[in-house]
Amino acid sequence: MDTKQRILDEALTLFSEKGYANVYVADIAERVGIKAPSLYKHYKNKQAIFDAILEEMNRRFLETAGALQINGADAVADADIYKTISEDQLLGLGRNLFLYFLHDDYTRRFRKMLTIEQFHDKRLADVYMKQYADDPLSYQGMLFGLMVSAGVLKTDNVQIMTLHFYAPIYMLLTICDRDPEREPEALNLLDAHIRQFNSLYARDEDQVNENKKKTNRRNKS
Amino acid sequence: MDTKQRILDEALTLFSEKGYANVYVADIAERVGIKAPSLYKHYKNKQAIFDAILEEMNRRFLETAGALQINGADAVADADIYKTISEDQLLGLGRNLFLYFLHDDYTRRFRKMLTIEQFHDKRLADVYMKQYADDPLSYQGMLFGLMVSAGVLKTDNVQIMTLHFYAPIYMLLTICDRDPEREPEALNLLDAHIRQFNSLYARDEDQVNENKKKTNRRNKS
DNA sequence: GTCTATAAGAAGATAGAC
DNA sequence: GTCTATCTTCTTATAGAC
Repeated sequence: MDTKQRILDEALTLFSEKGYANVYVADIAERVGIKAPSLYKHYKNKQAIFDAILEEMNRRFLETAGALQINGADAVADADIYKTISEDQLLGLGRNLFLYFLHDDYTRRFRKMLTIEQFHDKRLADVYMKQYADDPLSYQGMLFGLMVSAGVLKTDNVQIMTLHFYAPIYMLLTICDRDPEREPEALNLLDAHIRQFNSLYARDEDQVNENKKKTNRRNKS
Repeated sequence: MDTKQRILDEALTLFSEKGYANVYVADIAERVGIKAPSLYKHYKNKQAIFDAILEEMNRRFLETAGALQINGADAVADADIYKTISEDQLLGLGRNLFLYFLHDDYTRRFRKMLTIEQFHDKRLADVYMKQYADDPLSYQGMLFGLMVSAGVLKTDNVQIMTLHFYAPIYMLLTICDRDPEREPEALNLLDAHIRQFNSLYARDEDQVNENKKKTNRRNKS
């Protein structure tokens, strides 16, 4: 990686850990293995480094079109898959999304930086909202719409159904960002959430009946 | 309000807008109507102001015991109320929680500061998690547990049911924090979410049937 | 408790040699 | 492109008068 790119990479790491104001140009330079003044041959000033990161962020987001590519298939293939989705496939969808957001190195650093600097720079708040709220809800809403049309799930309101699927994933993500040790607990909750989501929205009457039996069995407190 | 308290108040406002590092002692002093050096008669240094805010934050949280007092009733009274909860009462519970978190002046500023500074100071991440994830889930879990025992709602897993109720509220809150103009949209989604939540978890068989009719009526795309 | 003046130091950025 | 040396500005904090 050339120096110009390495500067961005190290700056992103530092910004995501300490926030823009707490990172000094000399810190970035040291990580790259040069002295601070050399850095000014690559970028006009500190703000220019930040802006370049933002640009790269936007470029990557456009490349992956939000959450579209997360499961490795394109939208059309997804549409076919989800016409006959099973609980296991729904679990896979949720887990993939969650683990990609949580573990992908760039995504994680970007998100932390967005979180820290969002009230300081409105552009970041916008990117955050798009990346972690609007785009996932919109893409998943499309998938769930197909599932409802295909008759594998049922609901009055696909938008709310999508919110019911995604909001817990989002919330568990923010928990793990703040305390990575809670990841195992979050993964358990994630699975339980998706299974229960599937029970609640499954069109299959057998599933509904299966569910009632369980409820009767367990609700004896 | 005495000067010492006014310093905390203005400092909190500024910290929540710009972050600790971007707020200068002179800025705080100016808002209070004094010069920076005078401020050092009240607090040892800038960090001491921050720590005092954190202390006050913890004090307030203990006072209100998390979300316990949000609806103006104590836990025991709540327990009685929610044994026979209606959809409207559930709507009230969700709206009160949401609007209190969003509009209460102290709560809003505290939350913004926590969000900005959470990766800089682990104590803040902990307070954030407790205030916006663990305490609400724990308190509402207790209420929903009572409702399930009383037979007004049904589920295999109260913890996940609580997550299904609260995670959308939390997510809509983070949306409005970043873009207050989306509050009307969020309130509409909040209501639709709670109504659908109630349909999904209602024990009443009439409700379930009512729901099926609606589904059949609307799902004609 | 508040002020003015100022010390002390940190951090961003530039100049100019190599 | 990288370095050392240095400038400049900003910010915290203190000294000491009132």
